[in-house]
Amino acid sequence: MKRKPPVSIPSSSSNSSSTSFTPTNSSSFSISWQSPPVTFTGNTVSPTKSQGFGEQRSQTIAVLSSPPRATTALSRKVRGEGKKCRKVYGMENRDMWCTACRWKKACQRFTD
DNA sequence: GTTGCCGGGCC
DNA sequence: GGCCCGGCAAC
Repeated sequence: MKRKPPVSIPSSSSNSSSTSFTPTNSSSFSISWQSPPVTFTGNTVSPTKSQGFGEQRSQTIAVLSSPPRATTALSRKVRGEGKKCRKVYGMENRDMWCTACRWKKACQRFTD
């Protein structure tokens, strides 16, 4: 964890004017924190998901000559829309990705 | 080349 | 259980 070997933390090293984190980029460095949609939507104890798991699944299992496969694109996430940690943060900030993205798994923060 | 993910590997 | 890459498919 904390994979950051080839990265020299600037930490205000050689800087003539201190007290001024001025990156090579001009303009005001505006940092925008994109709040993920995982915000607790009014759910403290989360009464959702009441028990009831037991039945269900009865048919639909039978033998289907052809499995449910969409005719076009599906099964495989068709990247068209969906900013994920990788796109949003970038490889340089892998430490900010969600665990799933870090491990190259299905993104958990931006579950599209 | 890049991105997103499954499958598989290592500890 | 956490941690990561190889390789695939979609761009």
